[in-house]
Parts: sequence; C-alpha cells; structure tokens
Amino acid sequence: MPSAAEMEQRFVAVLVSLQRGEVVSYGDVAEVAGYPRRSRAVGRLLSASPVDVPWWRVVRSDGRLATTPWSEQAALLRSEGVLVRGDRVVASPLGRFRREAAVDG
DNA sequence: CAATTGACGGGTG
DNA sequence: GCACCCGCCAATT
Repeated sequence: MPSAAEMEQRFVAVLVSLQRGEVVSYGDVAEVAGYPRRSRAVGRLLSASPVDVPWWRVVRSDGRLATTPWSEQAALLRSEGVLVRGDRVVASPLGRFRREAAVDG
C-alpha cells in the first residue's frame, strides 16, 4: 500500500502534466493518478499548495470553479483561452480525461 | 479515540 | 436554481 505521500506525489505528477488551456476535475486527477474517489484528497493537496502546480486548471466535476469566487482562477483560465462565465467553465473539453464538452453558449 | 472540517461527487425532490 | 441527503478520505480539533 502506497503511503499518503506517494499518493500526493502521483497527484502532482498528473497536475504538472496538464497543458495550457487544459482543464480537469478533482475526481479526474485522482482517478488518472490511480486513486479513484480521492477527489477530496486532491482538493486538500491543492489547499495546502505545498508544491508548484497549475491549481487553476482544476475545477469541479460540474465545471464550476473553486468553492469561493476566486477571481484569480477565472483570470488565469481565460489567459489560457478557457471560456469562463461567472464561476463556471464553459465550452471546455475538460482536458484529455473528459470527453463531454458540456458546450453552451 | 470521537467529532468536525474541507479548493469533492453524485443523487433526490 | 435551491435545499437537503449520503458517501468519500486525510487532516485537524
């Protein structure tokens, strides 16, 4: 059984692999890292932000940004070409881990 | 050790 | 959209 540190290390590996304009959900990061249903652990890692990772490319599974209306996240995403309306990501491919686009005007 | 707390996710009405 | 509900799991109290 991998330790919690190992798990977080895997999370980081996935996070740093995200490309510019690529958006994924917390659950996606956990699953791709090999730890399904560890979405909360991903959020906890980012809340601690112990490492240099593109945290702004991680949103909720429904496309909403972080719990609080962090204007910075929206700004960073827009700077990468991601369409953001209010606290929601729209017309985003949600990275290479999500096929659905939930495209809406 | 029990309860609470989150940058979560899905379901129901 | 809103209000609740439950499951989940590491850290904190």
